[in-house]
Amino acid sequence: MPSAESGCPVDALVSLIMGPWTAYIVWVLLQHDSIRFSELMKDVHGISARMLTVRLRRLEAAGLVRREQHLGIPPHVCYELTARGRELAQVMTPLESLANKWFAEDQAARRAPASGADEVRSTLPRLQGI
Amino acid sequence: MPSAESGCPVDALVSLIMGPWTAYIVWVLLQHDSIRFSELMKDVHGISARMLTVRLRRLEAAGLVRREQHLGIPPHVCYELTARGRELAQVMTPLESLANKWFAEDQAARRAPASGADEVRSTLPRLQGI
DNA sequence: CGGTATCCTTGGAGATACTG
DNA sequence: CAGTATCTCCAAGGATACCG
Repeated sequence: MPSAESGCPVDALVSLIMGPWTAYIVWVLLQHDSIRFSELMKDVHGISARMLTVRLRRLEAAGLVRREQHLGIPPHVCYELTARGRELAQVMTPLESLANKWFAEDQAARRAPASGADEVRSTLPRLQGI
Repeated sequence: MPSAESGCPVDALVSLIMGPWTAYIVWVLLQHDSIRFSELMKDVHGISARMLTVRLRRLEAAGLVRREQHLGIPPHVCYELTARGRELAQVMTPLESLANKWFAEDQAARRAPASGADEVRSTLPRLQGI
């Protein structure tokens, strides 16, 4: 029984919306009014075409992203955030601030390892990925 | 290459903090000043002992949870959120509000399926898990 | 260009049994 | 009581090749 079915609304939203790559994709979408698939591939560094498609389809199904097809040769497909997508971005901004704050705190703790707080010491390996 | 290593701070935080069950666990911890392992097992409905341990250890390593052992027979271990854990809760509250808002919107759209907005129509299957 | 289809692999979650 | 240890299994993601 994965957590999304367990009754916590936050968990449900997080599981559906915040899957792998998703936050990254939304973050890139935020910086463009509208962006083509191939541009997304470049900006979301390291993602595979398959994964990008899967996540975009899910975001579309969740009403966060709008897909616009301009057929022709060559085809031209672009993606943009819906109003709901931008709503999500609004709650992600505080999340980003918090991540950056904690990261800064951890960096400081790493430079002054002798200083008191055990609670901070135990958190050293945390946010290296950033 | 999972998204956490891809360079987006939000993704890194989300991946580390918001793994399966985690939001649920934090949510339960928020409602108790301090709570025992066995109580957590009951309140986080459906979780296995192993998974609960794994997630708690990770939360501990991230400095979000404090573990207090009162040895004896029987042993007594309790968990509580640290200051950092409560910080996280503060950014999760808007997230929860948003989840509830979207859920309500979707419910309304489901009751009035003929109404306009295509953007809303496409989102129907979304938050059933809640 | 913007994807699908297919195969393959892996690590993460469940179940079960055991322990200080 | 509060966990570990071990096994197993399978969905989720990567790699690759192909298609409208």
